[in-house]
Amino acid sequence: MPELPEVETVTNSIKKHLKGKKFTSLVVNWKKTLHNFTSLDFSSKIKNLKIKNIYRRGKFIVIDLDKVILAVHLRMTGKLYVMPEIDPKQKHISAYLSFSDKYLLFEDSRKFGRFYLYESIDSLDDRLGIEPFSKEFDQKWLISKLKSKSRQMKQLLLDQSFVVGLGNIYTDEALYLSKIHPLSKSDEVSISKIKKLHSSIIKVLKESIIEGGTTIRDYTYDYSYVGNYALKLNVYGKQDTICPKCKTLIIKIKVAQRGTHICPKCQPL
DNA sequence: CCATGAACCTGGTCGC
DNA sequence: TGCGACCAGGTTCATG
Repeated sequence: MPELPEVETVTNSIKKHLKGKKFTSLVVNWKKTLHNFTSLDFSSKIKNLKIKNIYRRGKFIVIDLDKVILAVHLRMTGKLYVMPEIDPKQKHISAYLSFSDKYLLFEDSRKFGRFYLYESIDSLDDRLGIEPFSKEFDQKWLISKLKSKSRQMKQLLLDQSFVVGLGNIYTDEALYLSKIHPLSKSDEVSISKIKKLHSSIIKVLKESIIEGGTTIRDYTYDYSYVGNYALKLNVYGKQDTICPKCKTLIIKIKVAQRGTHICPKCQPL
């Protein structure tokens, strides 16, 4: 489900409930949800620790407990939200944590989502790339990185060890705005298009955050709110409709095993 | 170093 | 209505 704007929205929506609270119990319905720790570890390392902060790093939601961090990755269909009660009839609740008199639920129909326990954020930083809203992510950085390798543009933008936060939707949108074909080799893209790509990445992510993300099917935050950026998409899911710039039909192709949407005229190879 | 395909799962949609 | 094929906001691992 989620790319950077959706994860950012979910993070903010649970933050107000959780900051300063303590988790008192953990119930796990789908065992694999806990990727690198057990319920016993919860009792000894997480339980009753005060939640210091909650923030996003890449597509991870990070719950900072000072001594350790609990990181949540929603993968495709994960939803994380606070509810005053547990409904035992509700399906797909992979796990939930209790705090105060409320619950932090993790609902995940496809069961790909995971919880991670680490001693510090370094474990994530080690394998994640640059944050697109950081000052280090500037035109110069992007130009030199793209020129230093020869990768398919879409595959490279999806690579979380390169730049974090982009997924299938925002990669297609950013490449469209910068008129780059997703199969272009990174070292063959012109400087002017790379500059445009830099601003397009920031633009699509920022504008989507303002809209609360993009809901195609599963994604919600605070249990039931949907993101409205779907209304602003130019190419994602728009195959067989007309390009807003040149009136050519948008087509859907396969790149890096992902459905990929382009205007064949605006984004020539 | 780079690309591809499979695997992990469930549910929705489309065509026959 | 039913059934099979295919698709889905992600990541990781094995294989050329």
